[in-house]
Amino acid sequence: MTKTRQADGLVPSYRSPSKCVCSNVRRASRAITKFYDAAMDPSGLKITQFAMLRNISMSGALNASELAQILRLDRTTLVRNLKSLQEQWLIENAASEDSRTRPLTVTPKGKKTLESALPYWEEAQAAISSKLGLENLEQFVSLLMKVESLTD
Amino acid sequence: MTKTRQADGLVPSYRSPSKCVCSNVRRASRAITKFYDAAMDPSGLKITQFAMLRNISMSGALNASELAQILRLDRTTLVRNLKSLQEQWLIENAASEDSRTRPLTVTPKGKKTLESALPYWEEAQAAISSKLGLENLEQFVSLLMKVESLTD
DNA sequence: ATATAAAACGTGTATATACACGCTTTTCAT
DNA sequence: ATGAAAAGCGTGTATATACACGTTTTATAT
Repeated sequence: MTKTRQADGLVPSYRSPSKCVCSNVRRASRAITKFYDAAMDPSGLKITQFAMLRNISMSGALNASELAQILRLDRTTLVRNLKSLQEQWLIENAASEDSRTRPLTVTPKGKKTLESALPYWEEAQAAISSKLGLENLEQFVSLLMKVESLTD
Repeated sequence: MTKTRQADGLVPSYRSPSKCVCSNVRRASRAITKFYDAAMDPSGLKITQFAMLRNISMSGALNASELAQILRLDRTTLVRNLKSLQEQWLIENAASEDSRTRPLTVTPKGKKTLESALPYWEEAQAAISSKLGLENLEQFVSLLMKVESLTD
């Protein structure tokens, strides 16, 4: 008997993982986010910031509603997540004819940051790919998309 | 030409989804959380609260560190997430010989709430299962666990 | 021409997540 | 016996997420 407190029960950490699909996805999300954030750390960007910056850059200009649609994020969530990028002057607002919209563009500093971050992201991607194997990875992404389509 | 603003580009919502595995997992996590939360709504519990309550109940008593380990959540995150359960008097602190620890137990009200929530959770589980098919579901969960083991 | 609808935006509030830090209590080595 | 290490706990701060609500501006129907 080494542990008295749990002598007649299971040691919690040895418990079988939950069968709840949602909890499993959320756990995986926490883990993979941590992994990517650590990989991206030298760039000064979190993976969420990288994703926003990358999409704005690829599109040239996007307003918040459009970006939210692309990322499948609630618009109001996005508005707040953009704040950190704005405070660092990685993005800014462009002029617009329709004064309801505020098209976002990437600043020169933002472009530079994005480019410097790319290798770290690719490294993380490669690590996942090699961990799962290409076939598993494709299957995985395909299943994630099916899950995602639950709320359509 | 029906849309002038995006005439020379892609309509954002038609863009192919990101190849970033992390972003894909996070998107799926948002979607499935929304789905489960909606399913559980009649019970008054969110899926995260249900998970905490269920684990405490199954173990009889757990302190925060143990529960965090089971859920693979940062301990300090858990401490804060527990607050809502405590405020609703669904859980409470039990006595302990070691005064460092504060073992959590489920109150009678908590038990009742948990029981009433179970069918809604099962409904959500069944929906996912039928959406993916049993074989895909097993594969999916297995891949999620591989991803989760990234940060070990 | 104007009233109504639709589109875009931001804020208040609540929950979820993790890291850095510091406090208290027990354990352990000498 | 006592001082250091380890275990457990909570808070400050920052980020991520969504819903309800209200505002402003453009589009539309009559």
